[in-house]
Amino acid sequence: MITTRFAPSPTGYLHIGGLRTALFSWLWARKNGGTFLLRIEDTDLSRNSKEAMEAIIKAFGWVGMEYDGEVVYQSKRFDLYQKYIDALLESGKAYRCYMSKEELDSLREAQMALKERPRYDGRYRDFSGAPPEGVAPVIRIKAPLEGEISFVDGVKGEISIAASEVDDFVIARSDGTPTYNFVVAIDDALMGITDVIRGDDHLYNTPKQIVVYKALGFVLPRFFHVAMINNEDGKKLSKRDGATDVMEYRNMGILPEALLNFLVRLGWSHGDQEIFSIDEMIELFDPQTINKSASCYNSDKLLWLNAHYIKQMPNINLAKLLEDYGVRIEGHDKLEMILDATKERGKTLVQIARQIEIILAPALNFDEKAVGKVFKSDTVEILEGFIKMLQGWDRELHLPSDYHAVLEYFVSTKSIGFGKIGQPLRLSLLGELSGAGLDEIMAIIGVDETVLRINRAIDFINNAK
RNA sequence: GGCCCCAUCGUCUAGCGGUUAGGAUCCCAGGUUUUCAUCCUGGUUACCGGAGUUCGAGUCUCCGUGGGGUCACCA
Repeated sequence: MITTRFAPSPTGYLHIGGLRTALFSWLWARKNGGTFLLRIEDTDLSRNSKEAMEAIIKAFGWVGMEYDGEVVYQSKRFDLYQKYIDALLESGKAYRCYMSKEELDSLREAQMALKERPRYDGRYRDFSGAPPEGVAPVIRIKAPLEGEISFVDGVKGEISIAASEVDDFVIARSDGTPTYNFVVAIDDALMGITDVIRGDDHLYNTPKQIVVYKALGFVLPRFFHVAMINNEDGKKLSKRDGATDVMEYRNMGILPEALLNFLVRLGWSHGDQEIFSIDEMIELFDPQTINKSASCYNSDKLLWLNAHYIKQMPNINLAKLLEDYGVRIEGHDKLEMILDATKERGKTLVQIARQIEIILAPALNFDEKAVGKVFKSDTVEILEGFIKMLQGWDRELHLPSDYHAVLEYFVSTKSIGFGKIGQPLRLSLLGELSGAGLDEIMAIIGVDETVLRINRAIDFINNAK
């Protein structure tokens, strides 16, 4: 039985690094028919943000990663932690330290001046005298004095850190609230977490947590420390890289399946496979095969994946999603035609939405550069001729192929090249020179609208003279 | 600075002692397309450096270099 968890602190929005470790944890649990839990690490009451917490849960909802059971809030479990603190105090595995903040600071400064590693010197470890007046003590846990703390990391291999590197760290602040490394170990143990998958910025916390596990007699979980995701320049991700908030990807018109596919391939692979459905990820993912080294965020690849998922998405689903981007075509009788004509022409939903907009609503003006290039002296005559042919057409005009026949017949009877009519017609219909195929556009908007738009262009040309 | 981790095309990666070092993305060229895009074909680009082990090293060992993480009464 596998139980994993994602344990963010509610100090900011969910970013892609967090989403990836969450994804890895979620996949591993799902693959094994196990459990995936969500825990909010909010022991530092002064740094919590309710908005950030809700944003995290919202982001989970958007990408479709459902967690099991109720969200665990550490801030609601202080009584529980207190019991363990008391027990540790009782058994002598933890002790009260009466050193003031000022004393600690000066100790640190002195150590830094000697180029030593700043660390607590253990002065109250075996203290039995009368405690100094007026100092609210912190509780420290007894870490081993010698030897090594080692563990096998599923990603990095065997990790070994000298005990001298781990000091007697604080497990409860002077106000009584417990600290991170203490509660993480307790909660992971109590929640039955078997596999801890997290960022490798936590690698150094692991020995501390192991001290807690050992003191409390808990069984160690398996640890997997995943290397960081850097920005496109290979530097640490920061707010300035934009789009660090997962929900920002939705605003950009990124599909959750594309984002997840992108993230799963950052640090993990399965041979040469690039495209993974959620089911395939679940089937194939294994944290043992996660890469050791850090990777860089690459927007080209994300966009390529996004284009792929847009292209292969059923039109009905696509239409529904497009609503969030200002396009309402659900129930439109030409829905299939509209999407077939546009879904391959954009890398994001925002771009697809724009493609559709310029077809459905006539452009307000004509692209200036295009006008100079395409609207020539004989254009009006040609466009008028085309209107005539369109209106005099005696067969059905529904499908793109119907319009294609008109266009073909037109150029052959007028003995002109497609170029003579193609570009001017496109500019007349869309106001610009790129976009969906002419046949499709006309089939979507119909004869009347087509004629209307061409006439508008003719007026424009005449007025410009 | 101490400790720990990492190192294959620009980027994501395959490789698990013997390969013309593979795929994807990006970029370039050609084809398809009345435009743009899609799609198809082809191409450029990589084992950080130095020792060692070995018949043979991208793969194993050591050193160096570079990058990252961490050293709180934050998480």
